[in-house]
Amino acid sequence: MVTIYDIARVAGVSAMTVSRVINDTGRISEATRKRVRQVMEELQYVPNSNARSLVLQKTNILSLLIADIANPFYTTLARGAEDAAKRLGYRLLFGNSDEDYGKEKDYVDMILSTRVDGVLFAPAGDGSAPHLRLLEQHRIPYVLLDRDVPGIQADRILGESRDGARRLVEHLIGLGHERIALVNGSEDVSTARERHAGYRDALKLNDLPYDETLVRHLDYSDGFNPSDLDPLLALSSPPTAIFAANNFLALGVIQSLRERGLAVPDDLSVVCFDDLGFASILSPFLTVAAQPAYQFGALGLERLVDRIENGDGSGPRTLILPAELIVRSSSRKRER
Amino acid sequence: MVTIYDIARVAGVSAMTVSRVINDTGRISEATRKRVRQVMEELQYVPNSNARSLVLQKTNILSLLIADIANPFYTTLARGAEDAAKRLGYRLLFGNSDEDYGKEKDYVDMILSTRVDGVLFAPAGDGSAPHLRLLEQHRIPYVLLDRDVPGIQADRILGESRDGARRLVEHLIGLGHERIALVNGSEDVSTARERHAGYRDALKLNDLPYDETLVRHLDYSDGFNPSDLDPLLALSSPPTAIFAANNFLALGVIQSLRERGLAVPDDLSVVCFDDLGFASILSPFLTVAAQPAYQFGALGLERLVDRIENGDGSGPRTLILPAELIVRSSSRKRER
DNA sequence: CTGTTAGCGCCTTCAG
DNA sequence: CTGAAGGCGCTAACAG
Repeated sequence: MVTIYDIARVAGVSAMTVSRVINDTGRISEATRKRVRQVMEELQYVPNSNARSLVLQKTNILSLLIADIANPFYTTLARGAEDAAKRLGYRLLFGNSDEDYGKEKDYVDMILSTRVDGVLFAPAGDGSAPHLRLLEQHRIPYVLLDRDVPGIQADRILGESRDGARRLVEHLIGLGHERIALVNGSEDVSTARERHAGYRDALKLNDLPYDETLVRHLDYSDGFNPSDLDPLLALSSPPTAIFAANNFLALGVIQSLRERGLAVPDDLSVVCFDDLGFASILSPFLTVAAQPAYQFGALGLERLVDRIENGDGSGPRTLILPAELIVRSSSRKRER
Repeated sequence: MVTIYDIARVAGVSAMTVSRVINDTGRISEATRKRVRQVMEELQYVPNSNARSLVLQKTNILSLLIADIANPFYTTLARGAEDAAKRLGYRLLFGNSDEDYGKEKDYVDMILSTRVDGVLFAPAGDGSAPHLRLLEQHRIPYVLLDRDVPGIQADRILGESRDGARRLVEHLIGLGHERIALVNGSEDVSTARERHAGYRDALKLNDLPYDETLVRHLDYSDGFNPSDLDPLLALSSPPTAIFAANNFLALGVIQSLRERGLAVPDDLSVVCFDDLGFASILSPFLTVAAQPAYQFGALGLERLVDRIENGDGSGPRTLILPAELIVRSSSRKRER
């Protein structure tokens, strides 16, 4: 491996001078600068960022921890984070917690030992709190993405879950639906709670009763189980519409309905939170509350870098990004 | 930051002993081991992997460079790579070249200065050759994924592009189609050339003429341009079926046809290479040659780690992963 | 079983 | 404008 000493020797200067040329610090005569540059070129010198990080106590690496890399919401978010990181001169170390606290903990340990400069953290859920405290103890700045964690004070980029859910459900109500089911994930996650609340808001605003039997909380960590829908469909007065609280649940719902010979939207309307990437382009089908996923990543990363480079003058800041209601063909007027 | 010296002092031993406890090397008495462990716990010690990398000349970081993070093929591949990396004790540094040689070069520079132990490289195209040579000059092992690069000797995990394409086109021929268009990307990419060849194979095997006017090469680096299809549709004898050489092109083709009021498969059949992730679940529509994307990542990473840890005893090895023809509703019998 | 010495590649500090 | 010395946190090699 070629080091600054190699190029110093060849260029007939000291290593320090080479270092100065590399970092553009101190005053160097144009002649030696040029000579050093040339030798670096010839020897194909590449700085060793480990050595540099060790002395500077700064790695220029940020970590992005997401919950599901198969989900277009998170991949779009990752794209936004990655573009911003590149623009701001940071590299991105990437982790996928798979909605699993155990895996998440493993990544946090990696993050600590890598000495990354900061973390973009899309937490698995409320149980992520200890992991965040670990980061705090080690003075690693982080920004929470998409999901809030109770008891944690930190910068965060959140979506309009409650209001977006309310609008989706009011859209269904406007189509004449009165028996609307909510298929939700675990309420261990802030967005699930918020969307549940938005669902209730919509019912209340329209003088519809809240019926617990229409609400399902599913643990879909190892896939969606079609039979989870049975209690809803077996109701004496079954729903005419389903609000799936995220895109993954919507996929499960639609597949399950299909298996049971039920057509969307002919037999039931279905709407969901989050758009579906490629799927929505190929067949613009699902009515959704779409979130600006790219912005979650890009703005989150910018905030993080700001925090790292300019300190925490202002205390935790929260940014709420709007959700957009996109009406497509999976929802339609209720047959009377 | 707490270092091994801190814990050595508190535990009343030397730093070396602490190091031995951490790495489970050398013989240490159970008593001191226990004491050291406890102090590490109390002080919340986390090893500094930079310092360790510096002396060991090994980072335990691998880099994954993909061409498009929005594409389900690559995200599924990334998932496979990530799972395997975790299993084998490596971290993954992540990069997205966006099919752009300039961005790719930037990432290669980053990779060099990070001193990663190896690279999983899905090249943008033939023009990636200089970047690969750079890796070679710096003795960084890499495995090529999905795309081959002429003149490069390296381990690679490739798909069955030629034969998969042949089967897709023969499927169309079996449905009675004789005027079959190929919508391809730049032939600067090996998979594009292979799929083109497979297309010709199918025609020849079935005694159909190869008609250049039915073949389009599109540069879709800044999105798919609907008017690119016009030359095909304006033909005096237009195609009754289109083979899109990848999933992204298929999206463009289908959107463009839709804009022009043409229905799939009623007016034209469409088939493509690569599956579409969420989209195929939501609406099982496109007939595709699906590749085992997860395996590309997982097997590629395993090969890479094998190379890193066991040297290159055997010379470059190539693994060909099969493509599976999945017939869905976007292709149907030609109307006579 | 445990400690000492030296050095990984680079940069900060202080002298020239 | 340039150089010498020392240290970032850790471990290999050698002593004891």
